[in-house]
Amino acid sequence: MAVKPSIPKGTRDFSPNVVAQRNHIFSTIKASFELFGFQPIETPAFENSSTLMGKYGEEGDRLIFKILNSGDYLNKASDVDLSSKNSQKLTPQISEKALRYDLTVPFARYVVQHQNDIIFPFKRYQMQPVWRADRPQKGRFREFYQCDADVVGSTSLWQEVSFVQLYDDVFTKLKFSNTVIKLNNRKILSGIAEIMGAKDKLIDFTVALDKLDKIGIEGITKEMLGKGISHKAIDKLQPLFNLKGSNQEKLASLRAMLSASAEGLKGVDELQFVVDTVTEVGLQSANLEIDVTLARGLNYYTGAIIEVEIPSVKVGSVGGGGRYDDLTGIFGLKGISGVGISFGLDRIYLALEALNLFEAVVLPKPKVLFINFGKKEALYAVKTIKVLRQNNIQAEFYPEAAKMKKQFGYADKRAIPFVVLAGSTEIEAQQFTLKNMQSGAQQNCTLEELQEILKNA
RNA sequence: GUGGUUGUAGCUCAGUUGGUUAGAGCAUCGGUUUGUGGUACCGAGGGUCGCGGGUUCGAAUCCCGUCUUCCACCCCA
Repeated sequence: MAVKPSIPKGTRDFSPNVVAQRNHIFSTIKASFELFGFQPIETPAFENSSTLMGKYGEEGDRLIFKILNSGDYLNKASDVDLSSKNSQKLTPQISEKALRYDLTVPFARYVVQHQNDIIFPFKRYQMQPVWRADRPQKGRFREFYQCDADVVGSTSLWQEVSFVQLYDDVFTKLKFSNTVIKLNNRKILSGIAEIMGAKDKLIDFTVALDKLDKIGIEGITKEMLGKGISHKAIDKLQPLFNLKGSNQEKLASLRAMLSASAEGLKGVDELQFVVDTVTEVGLQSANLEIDVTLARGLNYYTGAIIEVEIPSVKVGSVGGGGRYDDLTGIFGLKGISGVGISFGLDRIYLALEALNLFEAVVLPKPKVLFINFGKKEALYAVKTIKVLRQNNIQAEFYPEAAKMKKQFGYADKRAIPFVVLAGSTEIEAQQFTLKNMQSGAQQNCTLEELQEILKNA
């Protein structure tokens, strides 16, 4: 036997039943996106490296899949960098393109490039694969799908409200019952850093804070100390660790804690508006929860930060997003505010699977199989199948005049509910023998009766 | 990038302190049944034991490397 074929690590093949299940998620998300007024766009699988590099931090750059230049790519490389094995300097010389790492940065690029054609506020959705050169683990792949919806050109907080509703709508339709939508605001985090007197350490501080659930107060303290944040500053965080109770109670505590920070208070105001409004309007099934430890990795968020979790399934967040005041600024278009959310399709899949919520998904398959009796009888069958298909009845003809056992076995394995036998006897009478594979019952019928039965089955 | 884990037939897995020709179930194909599936019985095909090297009279088994799987960390969806 030849060498066994394989696929790269972190990638997957999707077989028919899995594709049907994934399509169920896609179409649910898509329907909600369109219900909320978003329009689809698509962008290339790969972009110029310059578009992507430096947008996701140092860690992000490492995880971007680079595409080797075509042709004699070493020709242009510098001899010095080549012989000294300087990968960092060599990479831009031999690679000018890279695979899409997320959908947000390409979208920012799109907005800048098409700014004259876009009607603002622009609401777009996008469902495409992205690639990361990460080490795979639970719920984490090197090729995975993101489903993003963003609005650019509107600073209104009503957008944030609408995104919370959108999350609620999708997860409700997918039949999740206990989705938690977590909400925070970057301005609150900035305010806290300001109160701590560690404003320059905002990133380190938020990254550490994000791990509260995982490593606890002690772990966080240790990590912050390691990053050069003083004991005194960390002590000022105590009220944060004790933040408990309802959303309103949390907001009150935050307001008290941040009374000396104008930015922090603005964040509290924004959060208050979103929470109050969502509460007033009401959600279908999700729960809204303020979580000040919510930081998320991308540091371009400037306002609201959103993340969604399915508490009963440990796959990490199934979606996230937030407000970024100046995303297109990096591509030269200033003053365009954006806010958006993302659905992690692959993790939603894992969650649905773990909770057994896929029962309603059916694989497309034929309703009836026509037995092949040979060349003479085949035409009669194929002509009938044509009529059935014209009447939107999925029908299939067994391609070989194989033994009955084999043909029936095929229908059985594919769970095709009906089999039609049309041999010389039936042809002579211009009839068909229809067998119900589940009950085993058989009957003779005309073409009209056949259509009628199959249509109603 | 760091640490651990995994790999034997298409699939799920056995395989004793290292010892004849590496097994089972499921699946596939054929037969019992030339116009009737699921069940049953009989039979057949299918393996470079992930790959490369080493130790040994002898390696699926022990050692090293490498790839892969899964998991944790970093980070993230």
